[in-house]
Amino acid sequence: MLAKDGARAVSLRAVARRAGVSQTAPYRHFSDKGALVAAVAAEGFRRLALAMDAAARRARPRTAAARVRALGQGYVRFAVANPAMVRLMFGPLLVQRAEHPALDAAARAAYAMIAAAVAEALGAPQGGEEASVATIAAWALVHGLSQLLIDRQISAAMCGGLARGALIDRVIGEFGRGLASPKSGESR
Amino acid sequence: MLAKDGARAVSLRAVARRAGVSQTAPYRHFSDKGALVAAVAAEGFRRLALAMDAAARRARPRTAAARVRALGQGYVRFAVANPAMVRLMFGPLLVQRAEHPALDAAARAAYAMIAAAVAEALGAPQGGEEASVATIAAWALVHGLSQLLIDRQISAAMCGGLARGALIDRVIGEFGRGLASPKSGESR
DNA sequence: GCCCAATGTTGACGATGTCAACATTGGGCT
DNA sequence: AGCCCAATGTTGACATCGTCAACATTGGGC
Repeated sequence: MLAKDGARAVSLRAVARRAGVSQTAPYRHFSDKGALVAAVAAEGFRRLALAMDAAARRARPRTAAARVRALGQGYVRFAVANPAMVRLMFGPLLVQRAEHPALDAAARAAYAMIAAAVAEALGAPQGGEEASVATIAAWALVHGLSQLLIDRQISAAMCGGLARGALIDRVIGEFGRGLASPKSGESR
Repeated sequence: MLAKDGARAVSLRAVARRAGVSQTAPYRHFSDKGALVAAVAAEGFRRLALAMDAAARRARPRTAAARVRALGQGYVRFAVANPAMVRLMFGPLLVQRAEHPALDAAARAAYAMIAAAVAEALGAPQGGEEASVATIAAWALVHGLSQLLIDRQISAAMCGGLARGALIDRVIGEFGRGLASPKSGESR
C-alpha cells in the first residue's frame, strides 16, 4: 500500500479493509496508528541496513574509504527505490521515535554500520570526536541527497545533465575526498 | 500555529477558527489546503534565503569558501530554529511543488544563493558539471544535517559530547575542506 | 443609488482515528 | 471430555477533517 499509493493513503481503516477485517481490528495488535507506522518503519530500517550491506559486499571495496562510499551509495539507492518507505521512516507520522524501542534499535543498527566504516576509514577510535563528526557528516550527506531526490527537489537543470546514478556517485565522491585522511585524496 | 503545535495541528478549520471566520471561508482565498500550505512554505523559503544571507553578511567571510560555510550554517540554524516550518517546506503536505509557481520560485531563489557561492568558491562556471555536483553536495549536506537534527535522529551519544552549535560548525567544516579546490585545504 | 464581485455562512457528505461495549473462539486446565 | 479465559474480532458511535453546493452580505465603482 505504501509503495503504490504513498504514505498519505495508509490509514488504519484501509489496512483493515485490505486485511479483510473490521476497521477496529488493528487495535488488537497496535495500540495506535503510530505504533503500526513505527513497526513498518522499523522493518524499513532493517531493509535499509540490509541494502547498505549488500551494496558494500557487491562493491568489494579494497579500502575502508571505498567501503564508506559503497554504503552511502546503498543508502541513497535504497531511498530512491523505496521513496514512500523512506518518507515514512523519517516522516512526521512518527511522533516520538524513542517511544518505540524496536524502531529505535533498528535505526541505531543502521547508523552503527556507517559509524564503524567511517571510524575505520579514518583510523580514529569510534565514538571519538573526530569519528563522530565525520560519521554524522557522511550520514547527513547521503540522507540529504536521498531526501532531495525523493522530494524531486533536484531538477534536471540543477545537475548539469548528469544522470541520477552518476550524480549519486559524484556527490558521494565529493565527500570521500575529505575522508581520505588529512592528506591528499584518491580522486574517485 | 505551526510553531506552537506542529504541522500536524494545522487544519483548514483550525486556521479559520483562529481567524474568527467560518470553516469554509479559507476557500475564498485558497483553492485547496495544499494551496494554503504552499503559500506558507513559499514564505518559509523566503525567510530561509533571508536567514542564509544574514548569516553570510554577519560572518564577513574573507574567502568564497568561507561564504559557502556561512550560508550553510545559516541554513542549518534556520532549520533548527524553525523545525515545523522546515518540515512543512519539505514535508508530504506539498504534493506537487511545481504546481505552485510562487513556491517553486522561492525555493529556486534559495538554491541559487548556494549555487552562486559554490561556483565562486570553486572558480568553476555556474551550471557546469563540477559546480553542479559541488552545489548539490553542499545542499545535501546541510539539508541532511538539518533534517537529522530536526527529527532528533542524532542522539547525544552519537556526537561525541559536542554541543549542537559546535557540531554544526564541524560538520560543515568537513565539507569545506573538499571545497577548497583540488589542492590542500585551510583547516577550518 | 444601484449592482456586481468579493467575501462569508450554513449545512451536508464521506473519510479518518479512536473509544466502549459486545461477540466469538480456540487452547490449556481440571 | 468439558469448562473457561484470553485473544481476537465486530458493531456502533463520536469528534474531526477536507470539501462541496447553495445561499447571504457588503462595499466600492458606475
